[in-house]
Amino acid sequence: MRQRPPTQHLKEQTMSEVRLRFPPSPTGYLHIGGARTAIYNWLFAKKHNGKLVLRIEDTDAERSTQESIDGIIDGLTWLGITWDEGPYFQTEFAADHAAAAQKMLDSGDAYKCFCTVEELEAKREAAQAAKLDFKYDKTCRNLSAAEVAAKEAAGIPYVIRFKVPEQEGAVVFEDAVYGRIERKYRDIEDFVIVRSNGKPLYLLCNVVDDIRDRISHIVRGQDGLANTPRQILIYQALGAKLPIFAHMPLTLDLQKRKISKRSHGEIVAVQYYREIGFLPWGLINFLVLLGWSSGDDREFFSEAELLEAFSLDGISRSNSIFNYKKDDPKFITDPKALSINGHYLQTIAIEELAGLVKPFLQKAQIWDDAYEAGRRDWFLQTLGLIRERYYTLVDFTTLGRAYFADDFEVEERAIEKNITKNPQLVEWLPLLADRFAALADYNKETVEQAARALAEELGIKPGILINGARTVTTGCLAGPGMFEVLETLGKERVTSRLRNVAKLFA
RNA sequence: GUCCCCGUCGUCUAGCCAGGUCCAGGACACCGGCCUUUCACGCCGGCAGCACGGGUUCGAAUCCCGUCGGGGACGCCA
Repeated sequence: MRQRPPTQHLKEQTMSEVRLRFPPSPTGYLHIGGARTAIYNWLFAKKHNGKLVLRIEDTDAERSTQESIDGIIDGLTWLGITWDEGPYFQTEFAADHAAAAQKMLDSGDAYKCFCTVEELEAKREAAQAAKLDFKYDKTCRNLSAAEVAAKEAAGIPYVIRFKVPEQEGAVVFEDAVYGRIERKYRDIEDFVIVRSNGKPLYLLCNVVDDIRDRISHIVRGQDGLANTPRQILIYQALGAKLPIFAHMPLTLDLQKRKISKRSHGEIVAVQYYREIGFLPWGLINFLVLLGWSSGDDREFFSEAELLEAFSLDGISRSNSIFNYKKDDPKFITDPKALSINGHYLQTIAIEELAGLVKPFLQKAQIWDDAYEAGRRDWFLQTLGLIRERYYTLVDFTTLGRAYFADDFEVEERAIEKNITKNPQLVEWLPLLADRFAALADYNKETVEQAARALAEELGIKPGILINGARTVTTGCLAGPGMFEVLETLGKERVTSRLRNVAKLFA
């Protein structure tokens, strides 16, 4: 990335009303790219005491679904991204779009084009064959009023095209991220704004809606950058004030392809992160860092800190890569995302964590209502103990299953390393169980004493007993301090699991 | 093909506009050590990058030109 663009225009703009929008098209679930766009818009609006408008761009009737609309709203809600107006639906403003097209027709900024799709196709192919760039050849641009009337009378269908100025010069604008962008008039073709069936195109609808919604800042993906000059032409033809444009870099996969629901599936769906046990803020914190930096080395932000630090100037110009490997089970998603989520999982208030873990335990059918009643203290303490190495809420039901149920799996590697290597554990562990059973007061101190004493009697390293016990009582190779674990698990579970060690030799 | 944008460790990035304090800093991942007569956590350390080539300059990651690489846009999709 090169130098930061000038930011003076932003300062001027903040004096008037700040209004942002997030305009998803409901053709699939909310994916992380869309979520990131929403987050940036939300942050900017909030930071500047502005408003965020949610606008569903549902003009593509074939691909838009109610399910998708619900999914998007659901995803935003889960993330905690709030909007101040809407959802508006683009289809409800068809009259505005039509009126805008008519206005441009009247003012001479647009014209009716009677060329058929077939004719255009043929010309496009011819151009391609000759290795030439194809732009609409303006056949209908200079039709006389009489000619137009005749064609219309004959019932020939037409599209409406924008009349791009035939002059030297260019559309110039200052992008808040990419700096000065220029597009020469002669490089812009007379683009279609209304289809032959009377339906206006996205390019038009989008601008008309943004004008009506008084959007002051458009923060969107870099794929919109090339559309911007054409949209600016429409703003000008409609006599509207231009918003500030800020284009953000795209998120690519490891093969540098644009991430999409179609080619990447659930791993890019916001919904997926909820299911695998992300905290909403963990995902937001990860996503916001994908293409933006506060300028210092901070990586974790509270909402207040993020609002304080966020600025369009910190948005990078180069695309970033969402780092995950499809066939590696260790990469259920980008490791950095996991690490950030783990940070929050390990540091939020334990009571809050309890509420987040509950649905996961319920889903795994290892929830007990006593965790909110008589066993609440035990529950909170246990969560606090085991969360140290967990990255997602699901970990509590998998890695942590042994704390809540007896039907847990034992890791193969743990068996190899801590059990079968010492065959005598078949006798030693039940012996240890006897010692624990005999304890009048069963707690981490007495348990430790008993274990160390037994190890000494047997003439073995305490570690052998400790790691063996870890494996049979928790099923895991690693975890918190063993004596605390034994205490939290309780005498009953511990002794019975220790006595059951023989089954691991089967 | 045409137009536009981008290029610092494997990944996210700081540094670039206002050249020297950068034989390039942080984080994740990975590796090693310490701690633990228990794995881990934690702590400490390591690996690894300015795409390439010219130019300007006493001095370039930073400025200029070119090359290469990557991405985006070029629809009666949104």
